[in-house]
Amino acid sequence: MQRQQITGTDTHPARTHTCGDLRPEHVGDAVVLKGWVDTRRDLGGVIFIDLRDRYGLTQVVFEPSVSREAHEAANALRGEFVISVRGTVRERDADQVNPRLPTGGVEVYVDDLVILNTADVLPFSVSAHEEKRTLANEDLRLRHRYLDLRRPGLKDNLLTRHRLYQTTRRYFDQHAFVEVETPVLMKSTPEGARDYLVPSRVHPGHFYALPQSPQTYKQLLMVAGLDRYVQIVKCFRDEDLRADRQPEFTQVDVEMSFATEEQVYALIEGLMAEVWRDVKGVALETPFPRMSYDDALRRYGSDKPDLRFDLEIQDVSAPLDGSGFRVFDAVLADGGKIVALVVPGFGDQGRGYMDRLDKDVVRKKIGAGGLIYFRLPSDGGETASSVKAHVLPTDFVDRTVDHLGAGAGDLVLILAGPAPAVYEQMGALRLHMARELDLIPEGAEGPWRFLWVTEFPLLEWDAESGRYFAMHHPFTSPRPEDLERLSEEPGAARARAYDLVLNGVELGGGSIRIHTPEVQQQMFRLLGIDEEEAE
RNA sequence: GGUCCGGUAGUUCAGUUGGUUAGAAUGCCGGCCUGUCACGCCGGAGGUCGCGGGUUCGAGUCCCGUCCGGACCGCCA
Repeated sequence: MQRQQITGTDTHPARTHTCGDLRPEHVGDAVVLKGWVDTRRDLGGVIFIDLRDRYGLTQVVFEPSVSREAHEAANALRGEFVISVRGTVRERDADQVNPRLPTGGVEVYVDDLVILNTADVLPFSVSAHEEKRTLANEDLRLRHRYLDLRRPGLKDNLLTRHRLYQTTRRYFDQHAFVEVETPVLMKSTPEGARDYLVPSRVHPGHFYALPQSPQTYKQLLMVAGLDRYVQIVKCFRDEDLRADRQPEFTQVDVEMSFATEEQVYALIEGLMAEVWRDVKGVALETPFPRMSYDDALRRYGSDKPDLRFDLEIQDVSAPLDGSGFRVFDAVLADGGKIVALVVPGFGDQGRGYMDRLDKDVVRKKIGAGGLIYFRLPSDGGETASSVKAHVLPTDFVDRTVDHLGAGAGDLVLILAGPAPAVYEQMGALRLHMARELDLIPEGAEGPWRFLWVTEFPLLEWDAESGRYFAMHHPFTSPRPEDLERLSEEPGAARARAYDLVLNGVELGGGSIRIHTPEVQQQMFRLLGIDEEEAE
């Protein structure tokens, strides 16, 4: 709806304060505030406006006894009008103080109002009093991005990012890092995600690629002897989106010469500690715990375990070996694994729940072959197996329950299959059950469970194309003790690569680079990259 | 590329086995109100039920197609 144009030129002087500034010490001051009408409370004889800008909210009061003209003009005010007010700061009576506002001890009595801009009726609420309002869907909010960014939630995200940039730059500067801007239009690289392409006008039919990361440039800087490089840089990957994954993203890109893992861990732990201190006012405990990739996979079914809750995966291949149950025997004969998860408090779940868990979660979502389970009733009754006793003898069930240390009221979930896939499937089921049990503590106050995941595999076998791919990237160094294995059993070699994980989310990762041509050539040969291409 | 869920007032949603005039909250408009702070009270306006076709005496509801959005899987060195 188009509203009547009642705007005027700003006849007021520059603002004297922002909407977050005023305190009881300003009582009696003549002030000028400018901002957006957040909320209007028209009581007839008096009108209250919550005036908003980036810095906060201030209540301004229009009362006829102060200014009849201003009070009459304020009748026209509606949400998101942009106004300038001139008035006097007054202290609120004790019973009128608003403890939820930093400015809640005072208010501004307006003696003159200028409407700088009117606003149409809003498509959704942008009020700073947003806690209990339901959010419009994202599509609508994106069409009105300038409005959405007025909400404290989104505005604060931008302020947080700003703080992050400043802390990061200062920290790396103090540690002798040089910030370098690397090119955005570059040559396409063979491995990795799909590139975004930019057609060249000067060379018709040729394309630039947008960087997936400044990988080659920063290594070039190391070869050139810059020693320490940092860049807060946009990267581009032309792959499908997820809730937490966008095709265009920013990373803090770092490279150091002559580095060891320990130096990298200490450097990044120091950065995290400063960021958490500056942004959240939280003191992080360092150093962060570490876990090998193999341990993470076996115990949590993931290379980015969420350590905010336990529910560890256990291997029950041994107690179930030789059970005569065809599924288990076949998996073990093929070198696969049988893994279990003990879910406390779910031993009394009914058949309907278990069938849905099997069909909708285990088979459909996780993609595992099927779920086998033992229910241990909380009244201490007999263990109920989803597999009949003549197929899986009861003594194997009991032995497995003993092995797991499960007790009355527990539910035992079992998956069998080739490793490592079965671990990853159980890892997905672990996360599902944790949400079901509401085991994951979440909030602005933490907990912050940081973790270094170390000793990643160097190579990944791709059955489809029948070749190895670099799990990290082709310049990642193998561990010295794995150098010899590289020719005999490449898949078993471990890399000098590490990821930093927080609450089940991969924050970042890196590796020690190969620095000798012999090893690099060996890597390229394994990956099927010839020397021409590698140039 | 696949699977699932959704699309109804400006917004967020409800809408029974197909059945009278499609509802609520909030927002919007008008009236009343001098201490509210998500003000309150009274009244009012506001709908191509995403779009197209079909079944039926009758479709927001059932069927087919299509468009759009979301989540997840694939993918993401």
